[in-house]
Amino acid sequence: MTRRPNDAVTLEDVAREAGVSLATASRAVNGSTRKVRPEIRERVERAARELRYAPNAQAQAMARGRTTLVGLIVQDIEDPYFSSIAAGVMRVAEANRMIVSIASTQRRPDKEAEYVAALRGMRAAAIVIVGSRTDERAALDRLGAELTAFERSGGRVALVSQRRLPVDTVVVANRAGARDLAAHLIGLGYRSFGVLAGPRGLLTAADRLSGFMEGLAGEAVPLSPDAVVHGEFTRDGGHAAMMELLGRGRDLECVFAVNDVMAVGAMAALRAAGLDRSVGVAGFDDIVTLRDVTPALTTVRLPLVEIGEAALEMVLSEPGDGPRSQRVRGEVVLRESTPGIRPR
Amino acid sequence: MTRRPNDAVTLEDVAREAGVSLATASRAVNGSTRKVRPEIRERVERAARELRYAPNAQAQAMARGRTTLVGLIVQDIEDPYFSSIAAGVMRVAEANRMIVSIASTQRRPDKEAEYVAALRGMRAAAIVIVGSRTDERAALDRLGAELTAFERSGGRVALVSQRRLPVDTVVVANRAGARDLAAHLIGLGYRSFGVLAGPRGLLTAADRLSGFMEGLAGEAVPLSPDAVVHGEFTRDGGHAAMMELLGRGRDLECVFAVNDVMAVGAMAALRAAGLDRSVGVAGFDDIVTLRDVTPALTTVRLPLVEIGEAALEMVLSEPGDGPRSQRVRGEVVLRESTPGIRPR
DNA sequence: CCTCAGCTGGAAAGCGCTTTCCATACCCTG
DNA sequence: CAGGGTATGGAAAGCGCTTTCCAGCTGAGG
Repeated sequence: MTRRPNDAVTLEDVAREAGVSLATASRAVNGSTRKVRPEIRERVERAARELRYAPNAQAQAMARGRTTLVGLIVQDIEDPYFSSIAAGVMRVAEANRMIVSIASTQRRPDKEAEYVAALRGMRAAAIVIVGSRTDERAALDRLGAELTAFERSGGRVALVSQRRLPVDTVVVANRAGARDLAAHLIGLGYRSFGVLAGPRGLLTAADRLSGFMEGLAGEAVPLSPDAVVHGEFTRDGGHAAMMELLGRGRDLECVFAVNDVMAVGAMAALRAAGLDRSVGVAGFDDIVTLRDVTPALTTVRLPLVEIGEAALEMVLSEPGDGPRSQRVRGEVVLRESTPGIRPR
Repeated sequence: MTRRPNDAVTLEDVAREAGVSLATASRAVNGSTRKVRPEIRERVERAARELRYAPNAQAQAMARGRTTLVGLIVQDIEDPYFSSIAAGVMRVAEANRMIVSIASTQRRPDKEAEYVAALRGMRAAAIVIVGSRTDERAALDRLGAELTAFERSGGRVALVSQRRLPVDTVVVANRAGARDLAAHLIGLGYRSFGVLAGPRGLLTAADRLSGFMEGLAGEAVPLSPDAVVHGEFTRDGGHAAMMELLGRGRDLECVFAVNDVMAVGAMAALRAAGLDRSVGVAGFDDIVTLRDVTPALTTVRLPLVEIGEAALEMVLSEPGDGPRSQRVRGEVVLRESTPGIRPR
């Protein structure tokens, strides 16, 4: 066999080797409605095996007019929140024999539209975008336009976030979760709270903040604007925000960080200040790898893997008449980081 | 415009709209060595923009005979070890305007070959496999054969692991890291050790174990076979192994878990047994999200993101004469989980 | 004024498949 | 034994691009 290196085995090679036509080889090897005689099919399959034939997916995609590609857009794959959701998406993709292509926006909202355009070019069958969309108008509009173009060309889209664009969405009940959490914390006897909010403009963070405030208001517990500090959505952001809050010299019983990662940063800051046993800390998400921090973190558990699964399942199912949405609630998990305050 | 829904804008549409030929449109829009008059190029570009044209990547790939696809195979994207490496790979991919397609083997070694075959079909430009390859002979052989076929068809491959197959490899110095760690722990005064080893047959785990044993042997510190317990490479695996070890009633001063995640499980078990302050614990990897556990974990820091970057960079660079390898060392980080023992 | 080189636009081949559409062979019925 | 299905293999069109190759036009040089 005198194939140059650097060129792959093609179906034509297989056909020749098996002594049949290209059409027959295709039918035997890659399936079809048409039948091919068992004896011949066997011959073709053997040839394919011997040559280590792997069908050219690009060519198949072109000929069939569809791909098995799922695009997944996350903000940061290193963040356990996103990697858990990604795991869910990948699991469903695998079950459907689809391959997933993934992109990280590094929290730059303008990247989303760019990646959608790229995926549109790849003729992806579906796109899942998981992100706390910002409220940046221009980026959102551009994303919407790209998504429309993608859908017009036959693709399907699901978002994991707020209901911000007219496409299928898995809505995470951030607001309700935070509201529940507030109620539980009040039930533990806490009355004076601080909040480590995320970056301004990040909707997930904003929703959790406002949900928490609603929860407090519902029980007539006040929250001074001075007790709310914004910071990055990261461990260090939580640490910095906590320091800032401590610096304001407020009397704190409990701190709510809008995600677990920030909460961990806050706990570190409190520990350094020797306050880790006197100030309660609560987070949000229930990140798996963080379940063993001490004291164990009170939080709102989000079924992240399931969220990823739901998103891809929704997008692979029969389309509805209009955009659908599926709501996922979190569940408050009380742990040692909020031991509570004995009623006085 | 009477395009059916469900079919995308094609270059031909753009050409017609701009009143030029297909060839010219291609040259204007997707670049070429050939020049096209500025006035015409402008007209084509405008048409493309107005129609929201996105070139069909499959078609381009076919015509050009190459893709911009990088395949990444990991064991479990939810595991922070892998997601950090993935982040590194994705960063380099983005810088090179390549898109990455990712697959999780869920720690089933036979999946690796299967995914390589799929990526070969997609005519991926490069594949990065990061995994602690098992010593399962059959799976390894099959993987080797697939990789050879992939390289023969012009693809490039890099492994992150041990030097087990004749391809470019980023070798993580697990053995040396564990050896150093042992030396440091001995320096802290510890003399009686337990080891929570990973699953049998998992090479990464085996290397760390044997490196640690070498380190002890080098200082003439004995380690009874009875003090080594194998367990899953997970938090729960570490927990279970620790329980088992405690059950053996040995006199322990310090425990080495072969990765951080197991170490965290072990710490939980020790805490439950009331031994968390009397037995030292060390891990391996220095997982970012675990840097805030208390007591802070002594470990061997691995530059995970950089490892991912190095792997893709190696594979995108000019190929060497033969398989190359690049060695990455870890650095011992002593923290509070191993306070040490005062010399008696 | 003719020739030839140098530009640049267009026609068409080809990338590796799938899928009509034909053609042939076979089997059944009357 | 003729006529009409019914299988099943093969030829060829077509998917959306890139890239030769060809053709027409322009301007320079003799």
